[in-house]
Amino acid sequence: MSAHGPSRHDLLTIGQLADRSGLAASALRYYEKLGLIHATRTTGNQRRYTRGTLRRIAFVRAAQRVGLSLDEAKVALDRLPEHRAPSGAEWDGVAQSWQSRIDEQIAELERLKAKLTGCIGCGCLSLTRCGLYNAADRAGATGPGARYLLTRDPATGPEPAGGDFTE
Amino acid sequence: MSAHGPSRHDLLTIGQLADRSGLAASALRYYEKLGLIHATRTTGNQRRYTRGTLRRIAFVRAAQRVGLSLDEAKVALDRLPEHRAPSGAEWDGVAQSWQSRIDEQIAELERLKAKLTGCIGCGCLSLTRCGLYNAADRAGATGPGARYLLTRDPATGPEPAGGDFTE
DNA sequence: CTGCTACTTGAAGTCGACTTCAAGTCAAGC
DNA sequence: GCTTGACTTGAAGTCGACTTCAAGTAGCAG
Repeated sequence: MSAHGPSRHDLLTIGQLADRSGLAASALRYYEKLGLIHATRTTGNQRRYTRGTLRRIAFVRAAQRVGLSLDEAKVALDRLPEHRAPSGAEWDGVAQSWQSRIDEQIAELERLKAKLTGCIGCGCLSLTRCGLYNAADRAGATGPGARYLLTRDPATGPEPAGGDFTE
Repeated sequence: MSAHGPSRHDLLTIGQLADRSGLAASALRYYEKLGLIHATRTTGNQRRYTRGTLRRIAFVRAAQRVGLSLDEAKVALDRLPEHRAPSGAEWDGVAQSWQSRIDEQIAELERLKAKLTGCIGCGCLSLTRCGLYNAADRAGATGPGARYLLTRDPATGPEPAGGDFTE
């Protein structure tokens, strides 16, 4: 065989991909079911992955870190070229939206940190003034089923504040 | 009645607490089942919460933000006085451990951000050098059931790196 | 060809954090 | 005293992200 396509050396079994990605094989199958990654099959029906799949997985894991669900990750992933590495411009869009997400999360953590430090500073003795004391107020109740921890959408609504130490 | 204890004005119904905390009443009952908050009962068996409960809830929500589970939050909460606001020293311990968690999370996000910016900078054209391209490698497989997204324990193991853009 | 491990499938189970439901009880305004 | 809306319970359901299981097949070393 003298083809230039992915030779058997470039193709990874699910076990190899699992080892290299740090995900369980079952997780990889699950990702495939969701359409996050794709595999070719051997004549015997076993999955074979190209190396590029590692890139896709890295992308997905990074997306999770910035608070995206796998479905959301898929949307972002689908806008990138399937078989080629993304171009600078293509990256730019995705990366920029992540930047803001990351910045937002960092900012939120900084706020929390500041509140906490302030709380230590004041010794939490002046209860009526301490942030934590009357903290939980004024929540925007994102409705039933809402879980705000890390899934806040920057473009949706005026900030839940359920645990934000405002007021 | 001339007692100085919490008068009926200081006691909140579950609905009021839900409104003020931004949590659903069902969530508050769930928290109570977990021992995160407590309620007294009216003669008719309805829950009444003291204002301090808002503080406990704020604490729990903050704990969730820094990546703690409700069970972990309970552990931290149980080390604080139940009916009084915590003293400076008491806060100090909790707050400090949170500080490091927060700092850690911020650091991780900064790392991700840096990788992302680097990726934009290089235009992702030199595939063999791009962080994302061969990113997913070298994962420490935290074992079955492991989900590392935000639940990493600083004191446990040498960093998963499943989605970390190292190597 | 044998033997072994890695692979295949779909269905079901798990975990955390809640929500929903049904059927009934309480509190309060008129 | 009646009505209305907020409250009570336990059990079951949901959601995302996987894992586990059982029974069978592939790939490869020797």
